Amino acid sequence: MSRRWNTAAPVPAPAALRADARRNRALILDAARSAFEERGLGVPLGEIARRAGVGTGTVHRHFPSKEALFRATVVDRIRLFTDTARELADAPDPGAVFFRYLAAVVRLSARNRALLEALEASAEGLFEPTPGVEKGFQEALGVLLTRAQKAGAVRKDVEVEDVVTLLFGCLSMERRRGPAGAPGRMTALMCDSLRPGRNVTKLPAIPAGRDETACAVCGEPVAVARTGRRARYCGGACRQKAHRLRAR
Amino acid sequence: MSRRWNTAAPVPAPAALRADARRNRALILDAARSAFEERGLGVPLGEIARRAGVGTGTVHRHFPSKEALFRATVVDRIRLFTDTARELADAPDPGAVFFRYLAAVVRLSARNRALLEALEASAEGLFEPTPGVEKGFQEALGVLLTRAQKAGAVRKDVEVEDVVTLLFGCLSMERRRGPAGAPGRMTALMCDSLRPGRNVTKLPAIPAGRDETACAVCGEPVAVARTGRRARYCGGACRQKAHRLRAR
DNA sequence: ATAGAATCGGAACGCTCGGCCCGTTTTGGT
DNA sequence: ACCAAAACGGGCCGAGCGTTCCGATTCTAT
Repeated sequence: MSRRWNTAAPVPAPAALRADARRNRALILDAARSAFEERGLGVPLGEIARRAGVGTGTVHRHFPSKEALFRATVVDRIRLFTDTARELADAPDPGAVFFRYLAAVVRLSARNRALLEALEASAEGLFEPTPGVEKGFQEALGVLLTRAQKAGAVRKDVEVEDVVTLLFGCLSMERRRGPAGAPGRMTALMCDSLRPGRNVTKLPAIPAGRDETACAVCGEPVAVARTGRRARYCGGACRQKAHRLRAR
Repeated sequence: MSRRWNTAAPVPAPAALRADARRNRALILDAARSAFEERGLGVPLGEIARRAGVGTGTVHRHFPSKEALFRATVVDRIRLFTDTARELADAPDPGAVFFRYLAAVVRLSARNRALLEALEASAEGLFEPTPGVEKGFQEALGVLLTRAQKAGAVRKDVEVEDVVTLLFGCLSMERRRGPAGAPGRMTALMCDSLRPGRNVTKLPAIPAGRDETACAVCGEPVAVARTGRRARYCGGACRQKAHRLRAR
């Protein structure tokens, strides 16, 4: 099945491999996937080699570095979610489709520590999955979101970026809760925050010109001076509290 | 101020230290806190020593291990939040207090990588902040939650454990978004999920006897056989999709 | 001021792990 | 069956880090 992603991956030539090389490559990829999913990037390459039944040298012949191997397993999984989203792009009942899709992605990733770590690192700019992979996912998800919004099932003031971040948050939360404690509970809660209705708050706007900011303690809006101050507080009480916090 | 937590910490005697030792201890704790908050547990002890202007040997004289030092900084921060929650326990307008408290905790922790890592590790049982510290926080938070629920500001079907997990999720999300992109936006969204109203879903129950489970793909409920099966699907389509996913 | 003890600093140690090298083994075309 | 090329595997190296150790230094009681 699809090994097509290889062509875009940094790994050189997927064609014309000797039979044993092809077999070992698959074994390595397989072992790496499960090892990374269980224990994250921290798992030693030696263990992956051992699980795959090969030597560490063989691993390095197929993948120039540990990161390349890690990236391959993660990209693979994201592509899968993207494909699923595209398949659902014209399914009936956009609202239900959207929420079920979110729940499914979380459920299928909740045990995947590698994906979580990749998303964390990607946010900090330390790790870039093959260019376009994340963008492709966002686009496919965006289609589902827009349809759900047009159908009135999702509040209009959320953007794709919010949903991606929310997915990330659900992943973190479900993982924290572990397989025992009510799987899907946090995700269901999160989905409620996306529904339109009378109990919704005005969300803090995404960047834009800033003439006001939020009080660093209580969160109330405060007009910000042009003087490049760092933190603003809404009054004496909050400022005192901030000092107390800073005093450690 | 309060160095009281030391008495319970694994670090031996806080009393009768020589003047230079007392000074260095404070310098180390201070450097460790900022270093851990910026870069997490991954920061080398050598850098902490350098920032504090002492040698690595001195660090180890005051704290038996890197983990002990890490724990000290984290526990300190959690205690602070606990204290704040206790102070708010009889403030007027329980609903507003509750939501503002959540937002404040997230805002003050969003840059704190150490806290996030400690919470992750604690969930996996790899790290136990001084016994009672987490429990104390949960109790104090529970008071605020119960009051807000009684005031009708928070839906009745969430429990303290949910709120703690939600806090953790908000921390992850706000951190992912970085200081640039709309701070507090994800937290505001999550708070909406806690509000009562007509657009709330029935949440998956916390553990309990399990005679049914959720379809591993679409999430619909399925009666589970007594045969200790691993995963259950709601029908042929979902089972096929699961196989496709498993086939990598 | 002085002596003795407490503390300091950083060199040294041991361990883990990613990456590389090269003698050995396997493969597949002839 | 044979052989050249491809692939294998694990020993080896170096880097990074936590921890330990001990001679040098600083403090404080007298």
